[in-house]
Amino acid sequence: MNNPSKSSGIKDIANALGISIGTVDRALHERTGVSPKTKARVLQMAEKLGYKPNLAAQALKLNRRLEIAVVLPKQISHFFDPLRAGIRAAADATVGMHIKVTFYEYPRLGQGDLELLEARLKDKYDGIIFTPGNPRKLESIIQRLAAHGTAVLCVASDAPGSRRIGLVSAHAYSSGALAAELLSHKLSRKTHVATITGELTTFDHAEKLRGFAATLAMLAPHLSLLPVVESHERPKEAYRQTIALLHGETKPQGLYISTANSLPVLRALEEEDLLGKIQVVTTDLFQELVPMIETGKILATLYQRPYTQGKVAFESLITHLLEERKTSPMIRLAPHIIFRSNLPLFTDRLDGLADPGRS
Amino acid sequence: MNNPSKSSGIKDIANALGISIGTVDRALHERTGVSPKTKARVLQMAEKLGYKPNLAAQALKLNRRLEIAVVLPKQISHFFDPLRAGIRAAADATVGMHIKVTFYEYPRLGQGDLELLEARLKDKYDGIIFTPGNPRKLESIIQRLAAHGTAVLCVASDAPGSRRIGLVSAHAYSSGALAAELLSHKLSRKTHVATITGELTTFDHAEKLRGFAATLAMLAPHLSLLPVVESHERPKEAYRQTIALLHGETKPQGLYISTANSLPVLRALEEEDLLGKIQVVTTDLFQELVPMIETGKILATLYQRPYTQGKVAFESLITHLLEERKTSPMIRLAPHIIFRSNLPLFTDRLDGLADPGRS
DNA sequence: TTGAAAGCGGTACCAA
DNA sequence: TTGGTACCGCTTTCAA
Repeated sequence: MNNPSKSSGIKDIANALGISIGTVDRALHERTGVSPKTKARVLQMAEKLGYKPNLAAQALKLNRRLEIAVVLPKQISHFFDPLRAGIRAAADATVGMHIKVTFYEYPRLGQGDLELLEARLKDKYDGIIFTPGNPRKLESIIQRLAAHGTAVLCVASDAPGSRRIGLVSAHAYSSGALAAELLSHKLSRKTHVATITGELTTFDHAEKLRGFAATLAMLAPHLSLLPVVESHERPKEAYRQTIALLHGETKPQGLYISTANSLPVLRALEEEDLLGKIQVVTTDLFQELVPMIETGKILATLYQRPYTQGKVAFESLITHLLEERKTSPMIRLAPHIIFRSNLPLFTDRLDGLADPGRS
Repeated sequence: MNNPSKSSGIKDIANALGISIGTVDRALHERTGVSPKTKARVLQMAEKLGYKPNLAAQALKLNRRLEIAVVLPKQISHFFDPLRAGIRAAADATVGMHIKVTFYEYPRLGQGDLELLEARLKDKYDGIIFTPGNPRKLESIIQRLAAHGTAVLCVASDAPGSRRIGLVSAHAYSSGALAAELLSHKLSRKTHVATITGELTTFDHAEKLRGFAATLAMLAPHLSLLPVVESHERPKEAYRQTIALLHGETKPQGLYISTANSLPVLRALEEEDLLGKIQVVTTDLFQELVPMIETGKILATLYQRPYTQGKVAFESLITHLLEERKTSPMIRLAPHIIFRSNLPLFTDRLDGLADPGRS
């Protein structure tokens, strides 16, 4: 009988049927100019022989060239630098394809992203990776890019209802939910907790809050949530608002900082001599957080795996483009919970940009 | 000037130097039959033009065939089935290579692995992926396989000091450390904790215990550790020993089950009506654990990401073989901590074997 | 020591 | 509707 384990190529099919490889190719690829019955015979034989295209040959012949634009903010660099590094690593690892990746940068989410995206319209990119800070304001440009044939992939935060082809991010709702559960483990008595976020128009920030509030209500009804504080990703505002929060009449015993931009908040806590006294859950990981986790001043941080996000985003976008837009990735990574006991596992990737074991 | 962004191929170098592509190829690959000075000129020009080999063409021409053996136990299937699935997925995703993967199974760690490995000696595999249950007993066979030119990669547990070419596993020490820290969060008063492991001869099980004990001593000196219980991965023994433990004179208030084989232990706890009363940290995730995490009977489980381990192990082995054994992977994945609030992120992969977003 | 040429397995064009 | 064939970039063999 035929050996199904030994996969065969286009030539084997042609031989088995006594036809030419040209015809086989046409039949296999929905191309015009094949009679329905030869096509059927080819497809059947392909199935029988276990046809597997030689991707190397395919890549060699097609020699696809793709142009990808990456439009991401400079701030917060703790997050977006490794994200970019992940994209670069994935781009370097592609086989048999000429992919040109161009990076565009703007100051911060919501400041200059729209303009940079609009300028891409005329460049005819095959794909764009970007983070929708304020999805509402960007729906239109996504729409126009899509109309121009540019595949738009959201990373780090979603723009639901837009014409983006997919999403790669950390699971925001779960991040919020985890923060609530972690605080509930340490706060067993009736008290208040607070949360400081970046920008509630950003979808993933709102999702984190949803997860936080819902889980608090379910797992820890004794903890009541103070009104949310939005820092708008501005260090000074974050600091000022935190001070105001701490001077308010109801003092929180637990705090969830749902943006990577946590330093100003921590500085305020430090100055109020509250570090180590109230329970703090932060987001992401960077050098300055390390000693605070080690000493227990921070209970845990929720690591959104920016490097992996970048890597997966790039791979997903390429796959989408190569498979003729049949796939539309919706990938939400599980955030890593970093306590002091597993902190060493994550600190080595802080200085350089490498991530050997993609954990 | 030359455009460094547009990478060039072997032909460009040949043209620029007015020599043939054959010579360029020889110079580039340390092959014999090139005069030192043409070689130098080629190398210099390659550098100048930014030579990047077309991997698709290379793969097409070389058409490498590799034979890989995977030798893993049937038990514990919660762990090893997804591990195998990860290997399969990675194998299917390889481009331009004919890789034949053969799976061998034996009942459980330490029972039949040696024999199965010895039988591979005559098969001349390019590489073997396997889990060293008892490294001491397997050092010799690893040594002999290596001598035969077979690259041996350890997965899930290490065999340090052997001639294995590398390792892919969850970071065992950190798993133990995490378990200790999690228990310390919930147990603030002076009491006892216990741990149930599989087999202490297995390196990673011993590592988990080390991490657990060390972290307990550091972060929670008020918790004292009862003597370790070894289940030897046998359900009945695990059950019996747990009952004995619970009937001992000092009752533990916290329990760390460091093997995926936790069901018999949990059954014993259930029968003693201790579920939900003492703090339990388990290992890995499978269907039966889900409701216990949801209801808080289990505080958390430490997910060793078997699917990812398999995927990364296969990729690392292939890379090692293709790059002429220059790399030797030592990859320790960060385990995922699964609480009830992030449980939904992990449950979808329990039934099928797919793992779309490789989180 | 070097050059020329035959493929590897597909795709795409031209001729029949 | 089909068959035949040039070509993608690299490796390798055979001649020069």
